[in-house]
Amino acid sequence: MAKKPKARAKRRTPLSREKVLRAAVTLADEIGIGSLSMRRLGEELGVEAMSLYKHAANKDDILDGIVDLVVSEIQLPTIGGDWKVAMRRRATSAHEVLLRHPWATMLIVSRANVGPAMLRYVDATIGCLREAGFSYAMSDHAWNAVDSHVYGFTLQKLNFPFQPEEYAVAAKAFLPKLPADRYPYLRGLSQQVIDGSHDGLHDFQFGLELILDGLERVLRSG
Amino acid sequence: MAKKPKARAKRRTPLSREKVLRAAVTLADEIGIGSLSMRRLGEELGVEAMSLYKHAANKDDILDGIVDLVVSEIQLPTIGGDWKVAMRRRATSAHEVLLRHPWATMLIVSRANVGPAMLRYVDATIGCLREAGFSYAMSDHAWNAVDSHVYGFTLQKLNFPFQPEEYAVAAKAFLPKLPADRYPYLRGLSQQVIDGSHDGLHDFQFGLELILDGLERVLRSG
DNA sequence: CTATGTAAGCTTACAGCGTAACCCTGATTC
DNA sequence: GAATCAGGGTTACGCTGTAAGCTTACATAG
Repeated sequence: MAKKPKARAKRRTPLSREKVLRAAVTLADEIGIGSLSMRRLGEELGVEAMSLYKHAANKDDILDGIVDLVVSEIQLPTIGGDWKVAMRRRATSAHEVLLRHPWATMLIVSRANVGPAMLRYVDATIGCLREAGFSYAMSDHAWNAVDSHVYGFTLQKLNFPFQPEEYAVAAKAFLPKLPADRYPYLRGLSQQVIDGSHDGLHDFQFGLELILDGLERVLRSG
Repeated sequence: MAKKPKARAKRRTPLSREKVLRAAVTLADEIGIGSLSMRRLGEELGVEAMSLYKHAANKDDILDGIVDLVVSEIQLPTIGGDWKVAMRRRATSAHEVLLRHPWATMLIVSRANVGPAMLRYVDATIGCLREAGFSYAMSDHAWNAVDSHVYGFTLQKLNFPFQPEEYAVAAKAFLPKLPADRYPYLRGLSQQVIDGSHDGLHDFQFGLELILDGLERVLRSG
């Protein structure tokens, strides 16, 4: 032991807001946003909780930051090409990204998001629709309709209490809670899931195409 | 003072789960779900926090309860009549109810809801679609698409950081944060809101009709 | 009438949360 | 060499949900 090793080696490269946010995303993916505390995040970074406040104003600031990080993963719609293809890709990409970070949708829809990635994301979306011939007002409505589907569908899927591969088993276990006189149709649906004539999978594309087709008709007739 | 008044009059009629839940809904409406603590709720009912645990298993149980109470306010779709009218009314009613209880949508989409009101609500919805000629699988997809819109739209609306009447003013204040070279389209949209050519209002009915029209086509062609 | 059991309240206590206020130390700059 | 300061750490406060145990009021039985 040449140089008496310090009991606690001093941090070689200091923390940064960037590192804190990246660690927060990873940790939230692993343990859930509900378990993400400042102390736990500090621990992950080999640092005390209060040290994080040197790099972020407070926890809300961190939440804003990780939301924007997640949004930056979404593929931007291309501007000037086929709007329908672009919007379909955008929505599908968003859905995939939000499934990768199951806590993110909740944060997005429960706070004002004006981070740079979010602004870019929205700007590109409006641009895509405008250049396709939609008015600003119509672009606004179209964008809102598509994103309602993205967020609403994703939340319902994430919230669904069973995994797809266990739907049939879960439906069977749930049947006793569905008396035929009170919930006849719910029971009928469950039966179909049990006997395999309906896989019970919710289809993101189904609702998305309804909306995109509708928008196309609006564009043509308007 | 005939009968020496007790310093703390004993509760004449005892609490009940029902009363606790109703008080919780009212209180959440008033102070927000984030400020709804067991202590605050107890205070509202003239009782210590721990006494609530005689009527509810824990806080999650209370949250489940108030979600189901809110859901019970939604108009059920009629079964056997015009499905499109029924589904439109159902969605509109749900949207209105969820706006009355701004905290509720978040709870609905973030937990498994299997309370009696929720089961009735879903059963009636599937029933409405089934009797209209949709298959069980298609009813499932249709219901899911409509509710994605209801939840997604409502959350986006509730989350929007400005009140409708201040859109124009807010857009003006926000313009400096939107450099024209980075966010040209977002800026263009804001301009239209400022000069009044677009009111900036998001229209629940717009997306809903896109979906319902699409479903009608699916029903006819299928 | 009193005795007893129970439902429904209260009290205390604990671990975990975000964060305000302050301290310490090593590196950089004049 | 002194001064500044960025980036760590420490302590403490008021809040949270809730476990454990205590108390009181009322219903019913004897």
